[in-house]
Amino acid sequence: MIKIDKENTEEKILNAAKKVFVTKGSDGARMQEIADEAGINKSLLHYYYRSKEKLFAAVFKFAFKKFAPNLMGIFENESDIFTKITSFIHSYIDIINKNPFIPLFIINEVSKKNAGFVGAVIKNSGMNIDLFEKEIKKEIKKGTIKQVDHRQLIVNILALCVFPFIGRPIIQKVVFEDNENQYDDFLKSRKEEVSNLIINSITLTEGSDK
Amino acid sequence: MIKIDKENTEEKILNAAKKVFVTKGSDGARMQEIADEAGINKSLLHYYYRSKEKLFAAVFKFAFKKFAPNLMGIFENESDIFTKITSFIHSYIDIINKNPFIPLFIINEVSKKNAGFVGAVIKNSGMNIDLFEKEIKKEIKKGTIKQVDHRQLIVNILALCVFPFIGRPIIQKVVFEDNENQYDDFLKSRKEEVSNLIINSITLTEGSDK
DNA sequence: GTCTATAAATTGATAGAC
DNA sequence: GTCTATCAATTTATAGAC
Repeated sequence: MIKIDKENTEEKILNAAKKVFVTKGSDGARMQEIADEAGINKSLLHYYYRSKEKLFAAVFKFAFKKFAPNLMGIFENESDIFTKITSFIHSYIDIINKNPFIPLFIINEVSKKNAGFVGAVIKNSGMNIDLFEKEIKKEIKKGTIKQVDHRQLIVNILALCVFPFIGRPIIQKVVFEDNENQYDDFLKSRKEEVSNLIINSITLTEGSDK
Repeated sequence: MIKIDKENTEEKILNAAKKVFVTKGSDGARMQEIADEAGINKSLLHYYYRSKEKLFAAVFKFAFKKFAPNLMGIFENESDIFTKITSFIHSYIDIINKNPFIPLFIINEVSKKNAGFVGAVIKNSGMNIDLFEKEIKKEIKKGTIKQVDHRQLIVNILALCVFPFIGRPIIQKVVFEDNENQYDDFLKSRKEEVSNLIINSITLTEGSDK
């Protein structure tokens, strides 16, 4: 009995649901569309996942975990703080590049938070900034970097990485005359742009210890 | 016949629709909820605005105009480039502060763009970056600022201004232990934080003309 | 496990009285 | 102009055959 890569029905449903929920949102998604996308009968959605809400919960958990994990782990290795932050930015943009619609999806669903499980998912995701905070404060004390607020810093990093993706449709129209290829090139250059900007913002100024 | 500030039915409907559409989105909004919010009968929504889509179009136009206009006008006055950019950032954050849910609303609705009028609204909004581009290139030539890409610059500014608002629910949870007051304080300090970061990024480095 | 048929609830829209 | 009553379409969910 060899295990083929052919996905079973439950997996087919979950994958189809990811696609539809993430692009259409919990309100805009239709069970029929998910069934069509999975190539199966609509009743099977309810057979495997009792309700639309339950199916959505499974998708949300998956999506959130994709953006929570391991990233802060970068701050556990032995390299210097500048390398760590640069690595973080590069990795994070890579992840978003591979899943460009997930950030907006998460923001929207957390915003409406009409389901109780959302808060729980965030807590259980292991996403926290303790390690980041500790690291920044340590380097400030050592005099390696400027005296920055670690919360401002992490929000700056996230903003610069995420916004070009979630704001793409409108930025592309207004700033790039709706040229897709040009915008793809722009996105490619963001890793360097964001790294330089952030590193520059924490680097000590000549003749200043503040 | 004195005109009282009491709004007529049409205005009541539009104001209620703004509130509901902006917070719930075009998919999540319900005509009944808009009617309740306006304190009138549901039929009247159709009497004044033929359909849900037409009513939504009115709301979207209003919302988009609120974020498009006059801001680029700052670049027409006579102050130096650093003052202009700082003014832009301060004004923009002020506007978002007064309408914190509109940016996410616009991003979402432009993203789904299932209505043709969205593209038209953007075009007719007068929002364009020509003036900004011209100004930045002029200052680079003059040697007042670094040789930056004006498109990277405007995206950086928008990202740093907008993201803390649209990402608030999740950032507040993860970074601020869900403390609302602390997050309000954080937002207040963003004007200075963003201004410093951006100005720092375009300021010429000592002993470098690049 | 998977399908067809259908129930049950929601919701945008209209008709018609006042 | 504003209301009540109702339609028509959509959509989630279930029952039951195979």
